[in-house]
Amino acid sequence: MTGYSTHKVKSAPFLVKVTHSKRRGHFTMPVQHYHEHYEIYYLLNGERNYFIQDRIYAIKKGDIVLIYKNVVHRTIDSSIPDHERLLVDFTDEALNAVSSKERALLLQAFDMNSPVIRLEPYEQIMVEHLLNKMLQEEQAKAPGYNICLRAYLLELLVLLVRLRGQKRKSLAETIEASDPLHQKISEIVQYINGHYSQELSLTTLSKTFYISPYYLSRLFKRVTGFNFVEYLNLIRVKEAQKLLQGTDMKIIEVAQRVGFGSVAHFGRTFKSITSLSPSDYRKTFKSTREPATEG
DNA sequence: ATTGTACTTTGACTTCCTGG
DNA sequence: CCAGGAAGTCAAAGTACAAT
Repeated sequence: MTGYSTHKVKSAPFLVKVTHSKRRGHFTMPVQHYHEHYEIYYLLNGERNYFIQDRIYAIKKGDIVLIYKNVVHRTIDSSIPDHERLLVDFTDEALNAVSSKERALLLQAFDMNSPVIRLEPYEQIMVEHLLNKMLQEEQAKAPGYNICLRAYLLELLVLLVRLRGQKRKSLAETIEASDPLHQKISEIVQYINGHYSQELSLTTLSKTFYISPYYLSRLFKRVTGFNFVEYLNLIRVKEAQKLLQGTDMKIIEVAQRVGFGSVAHFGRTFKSITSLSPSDYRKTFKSTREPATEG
């Protein structure tokens, strides 16, 4: 299985969505690894390793993980396979009711440098209470449930911002897996994130990091959940999406800029990840956007 | 824990072709 | 001219298994 080959990556039709899932046995997300919406992940039971951006976090029961939009992430099995989690996904539009100043405050709950908040038991109770209310609304779908969900979301974000404020020290170091292998891969991922526009191969990487290419290949997969090429393509396509949105660069220029030597191959890879060709992607983005009057 | 072998699968890139 | 699909080739990556 190749992970993401055929799934659709359409723009999210929801504002706020709550999902609960309980997994038995080993499991890794069969879903998109980055997306336009924000994600709040709360682990009710079990343990998971969570790859976010360029680090691996050992997530325990009662941890809350906040994924900013378009950040690459993936959960990976840890030694304990069973787990239970709650997921809150929401889009920028879900925060339309508040002013931009308030929005900025709410989004302080998301911190790229420490995406994980380890909650004290009494904090867990508060958060779980709120999340359960959200889940009930989501499931019952009584009239106005969407309004409730948005209201609860605001409450949740305020709560998280306050909790973050109280926790003065960044807990990233303690939550980050102390496994030296993880640190090694983390370094390598950071290297890839910074050098994706150049030619990168398993062999060149293995030379810069003094590790055999065979071992690197297997280690990378085990730790991040991604194959090397799979990850590299993901990063390149993600960057290409930015360029297609934000610039008028020609497709061929975009391809070269993000590290693809051939446009044809770029197009194919882009489509396999986003389900749209680069030009279609640019078109849908431009038509989705309000015909800007502000300049 | 780390590397290598041997094998299969996938990727990278070409070339040629279609259509706007 | 530009975007992109199809098919083919060779190289690289991925992996089950073995060895150190």
